[in-house]
Amino acid sequence: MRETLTEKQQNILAFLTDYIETNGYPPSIREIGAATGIKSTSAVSYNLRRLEEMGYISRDREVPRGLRLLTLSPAGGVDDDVVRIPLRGRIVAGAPIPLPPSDFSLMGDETIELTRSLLGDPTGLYALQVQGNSMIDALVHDGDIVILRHQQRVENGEMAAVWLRDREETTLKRFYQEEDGTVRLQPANPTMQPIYIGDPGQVEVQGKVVLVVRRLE
Amino acid sequence: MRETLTEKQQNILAFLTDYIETNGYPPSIREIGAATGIKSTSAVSYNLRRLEEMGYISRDREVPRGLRLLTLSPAGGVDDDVVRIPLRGRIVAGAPIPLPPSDFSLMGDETIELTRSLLGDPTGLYALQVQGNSMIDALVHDGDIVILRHQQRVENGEMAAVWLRDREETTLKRFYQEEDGTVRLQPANPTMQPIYIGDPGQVEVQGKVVLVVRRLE
DNA sequence: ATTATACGCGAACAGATGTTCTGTGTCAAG
DNA sequence: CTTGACACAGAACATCTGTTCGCGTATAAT
Repeated sequence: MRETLTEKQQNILAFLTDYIETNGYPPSIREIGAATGIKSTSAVSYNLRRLEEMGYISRDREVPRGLRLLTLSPAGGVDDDVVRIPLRGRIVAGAPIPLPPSDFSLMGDETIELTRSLLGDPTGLYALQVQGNSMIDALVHDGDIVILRHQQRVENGEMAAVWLRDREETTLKRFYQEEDGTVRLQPANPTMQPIYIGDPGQVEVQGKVVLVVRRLE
Repeated sequence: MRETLTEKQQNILAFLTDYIETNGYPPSIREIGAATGIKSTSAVSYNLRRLEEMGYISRDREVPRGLRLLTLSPAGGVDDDVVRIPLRGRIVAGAPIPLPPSDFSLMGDETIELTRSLLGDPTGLYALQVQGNSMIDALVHDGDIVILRHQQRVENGEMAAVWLRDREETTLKRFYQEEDGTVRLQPANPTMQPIYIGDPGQVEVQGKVVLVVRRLE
């Protein structure tokens, strides 16, 4: 069995997504044929069987318009654009980030619901609610919710949640590893001055800040 | 025409949402009848016509399984927790808010997708992207997205987007009408001082700030 | 040349589907 | 009591729909 898609099969797939999007229900075999230039119903049926074998669609035989798209890549997924992110607790400047988010059970705890369009890849995400105004230099207010992606390293310029060992303090800053090895932590507020840290071992990256949400009742 | 839904009609609506969710395509009239205890196809057809008249569904006649849900629904609504908010433009301190969002066509423009759980009532909402760092005293950064509810008055203590006539300036502040009639505009940043304005006519409320979203790629 | 495979056309067919027409029972208004 | 709207049952019917079978074409391997 070939694994590549015929041009006709690609056309069928494209037509399916479009048709379902506009009409709310799948097309019939004859409609597919008319749209893709296949003049025989059996030929369409044949191609649909191919697409089913390759896992692109799923069919209910004998049922008129009984098919659905499986690949969520083109535009198929309608409702899984909501991402549930576990709210792991609170973040305070004077304490380390509560849970090393190793275990990934998003139990019956609180979760934050956001749309995927805001986030991209939802793996490794967790949320913290900021307590107090100690991070105001990062333009983060008391009560704000910070969405983090758990990772130990960040690229230069990315906003990160870092634990400063010697100061015993958590803070949100843009992270820059300078050429001489020192670390520069740049506040989001452009009117404020950066922090320079000579020993990179003192800087412990807890995660990369992906999103900040402020809710005002 | 009665506006209330029969029990059977509610059942039909619930069945429709459930069936479409699981199968990816709508049920046939006979399947609806079997699921809701209606033994005649004409009776189902009759109820579907009622539902269509009341705006709950939309139908393509003569087409097998040719129907789709419109309202997502009073009975079994599960998945309309995504709210589309029109992005009306940019907001700059030195200019008035671009569009008095009177007309409510959310055309092919950009929209922001958010979950309803963050927002509550989605009526009258629109989004603006902040340009520049002039609103940093409201803890709002360049590029942040502000979700506003269009209204001319706000309660004391609510965060509002206001246009200051004499200064010709838009700003985001907490709004307080003092007992002596003056207006106090309190920055979100607690380290900064409020603005007092003697003549309330100089303060033009553009909307109430509901949400602030900061995306850091 | 022969064979196998992929792809497509056309026609026939059984079953599924929506519509329409007629009839029945209920219930409230006149 | 009569009337009429409302909700539903049952049957008949024209279409729509997916499947199957026979046949043709092109390409590549044998």
